[in-house]
Amino acid sequence: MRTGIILRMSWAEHAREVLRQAGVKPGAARAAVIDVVAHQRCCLSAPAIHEEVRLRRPRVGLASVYRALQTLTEFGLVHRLDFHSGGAQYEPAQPSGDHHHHLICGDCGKVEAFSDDWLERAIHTVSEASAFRIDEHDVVLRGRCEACA
Amino acid sequence: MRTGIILRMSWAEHAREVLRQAGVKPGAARAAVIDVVAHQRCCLSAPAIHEEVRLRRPRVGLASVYRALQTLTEFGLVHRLDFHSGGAQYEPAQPSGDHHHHLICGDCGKVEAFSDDWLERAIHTVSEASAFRIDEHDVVLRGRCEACA
DNA sequence: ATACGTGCAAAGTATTTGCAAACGG
DNA sequence: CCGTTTGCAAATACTTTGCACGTAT
Repeated sequence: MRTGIILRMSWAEHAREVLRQAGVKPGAARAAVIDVVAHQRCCLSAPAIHEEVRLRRPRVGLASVYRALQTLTEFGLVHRLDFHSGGAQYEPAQPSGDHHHHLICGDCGKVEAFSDDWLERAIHTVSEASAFRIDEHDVVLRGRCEACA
Repeated sequence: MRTGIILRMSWAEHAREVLRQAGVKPGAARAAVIDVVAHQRCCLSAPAIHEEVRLRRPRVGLASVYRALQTLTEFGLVHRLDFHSGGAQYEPAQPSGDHHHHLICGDCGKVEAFSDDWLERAIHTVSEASAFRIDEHDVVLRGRCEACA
């Protein structure tokens, strides 16, 4: 069964494999972006990724980071999130189906992840009932974190 | 009971009243923004609002539109949404508690509203369980609409 | 050899901010 | 009158694009 193989693969390996099979040529910039994203579970901005990438490969441009993220997003390998904090956030999409949503503190900007089966089930039900063919969803809860409240 | 009064008030009246009671001084620009927003139920971009406003008051600047929207958002009178379409969207927050979420077609950009009690209940449960004090939430379902699928 | 990926620089877009003038209480 | 709101213009961020060059197959 294939699940075993997938679970044994790191996200980075999985991503490279998906791109390879799609015939996307490997390149230094995207490889570096994959390495950086693979080490974060949640919420990286493009400029932040760029900074990280530059520690190891100073010649990689911000544009290449955006292009890599766009490609990865198209293949469903990263999720692009947009809270209202002046820029999008990216995070690896776990092939295992691991799935989470976000709590955001409107004061300090802190972001926390959560997941809930009932919520997923409700969303699934709504998706089935609608005329759209839904293949993605985001849930964002806003308020104040324990410290700020 | 107060609900009767609130239901009799239009959103625009409600908004002006809230601002007045908060001691926010009325001005031409914000008044025009309120008028425009009041006539849409869903999804207006700031530049779109600006265009509308200019039909009647050509001297109102885009900055004033943004400032008005920021004020209205702070008082919970409008909701600010951010799909990934290059700009935020604004819509009146109904004082009646009317509440909806959005389905978005990734191909044609069509946006449709929906609401679901189970979903709201699941979100409420999660909110209670978390350490955050949650006072707002967004749910976005992405996919393809009937026509595009 | 050929097409795709990358770096750099420049453009584009949404949004915010500084400041002087207009305005409401 | 005094403080808030507004208009205008400039600044800021993020993101995209054009083009020449490098690189993988």
